[in-house]
Amino acid sequence: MTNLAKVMKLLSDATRLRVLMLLTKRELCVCQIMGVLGISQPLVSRNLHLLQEAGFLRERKEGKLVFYSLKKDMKPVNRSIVRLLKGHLKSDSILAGDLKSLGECEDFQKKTGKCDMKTFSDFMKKKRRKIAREMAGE
Amino acid sequence: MTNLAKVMKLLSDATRLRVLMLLTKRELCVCQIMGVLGISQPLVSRNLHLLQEAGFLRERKEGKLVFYSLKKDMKPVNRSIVRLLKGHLKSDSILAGDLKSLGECEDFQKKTGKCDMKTFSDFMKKKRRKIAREMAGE
DNA sequence: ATGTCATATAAACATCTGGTTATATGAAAA
DNA sequence: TTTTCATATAACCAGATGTTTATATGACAT
Repeated sequence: MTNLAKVMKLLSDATRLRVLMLLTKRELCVCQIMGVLGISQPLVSRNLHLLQEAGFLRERKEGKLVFYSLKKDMKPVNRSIVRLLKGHLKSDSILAGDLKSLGECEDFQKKTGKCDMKTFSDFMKKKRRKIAREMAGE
Repeated sequence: MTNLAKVMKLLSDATRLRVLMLLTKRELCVCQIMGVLGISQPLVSRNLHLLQEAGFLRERKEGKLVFYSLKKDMKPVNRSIVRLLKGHLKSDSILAGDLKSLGECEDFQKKTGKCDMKTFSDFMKKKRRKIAREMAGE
């Protein structure tokens, strides 16, 4: 398979794309991504691993938590694709919604200061529903 | 699935990508693509159909032949992705090789003036081998 | 009309891949 | 040390996807 096709394939999965686009905004740990996107932990972990392996992400461990962020020195191809995707992000309702959810996540963290999985995912579940309603209404 | 992921998915298949990149250079009919890439006719047809359906290509019939080319008024997303891929084309050995083969295809057509399938695919088979050897040697 | 050639479509098959469930690792807290 | 919490890895399964083979369409030539 061609190099380009491999990169495209990696970013052609909706979940992976959502994860990457979130990390476009700021550094996040696994549980934050789970909460914001409302998907299972193994799924998040695996996709993060794939994205990192392909040179899109870097990893930073802090106690139990593992934070992921965009790699600073990406390969040219990767860099330009990320830029492109980021550019068309607003026109994608799902991805745009995810970013709104990410905003709510920040609120939560200011209050609790930590990454309490149970409370956090319940909190986010409500938030996501609210955002979905809002966006359907518009 | 997100809009963006759908586009990425479409272009994440190696065959489809190769077809699209060829059409980046000039208008081609189905049998020319078959010859240059060395793949079966139904496979070419189906991928052309998918690319067209997604708004990347336009179709022009001329007798028995059907010519495909890049659509002039593509959606912004499509346009920018094609531009990006085209930009990173040289760094992909397979895609670069395809373009060389495309050059040989032009030679052939000048001589015959038509699209004789049997002779053409034999002709191209040899050419592709030659190009493969050249590129391996470099 | 019949046959040939270029293309399209359908059916069938094998492979790949995303998601879940279950389990392992490894760090902090008790 | 034992327990708890965050993350990683493995095994598994269901559904999607690419390719081939076979057949249909439709235009031109004979």
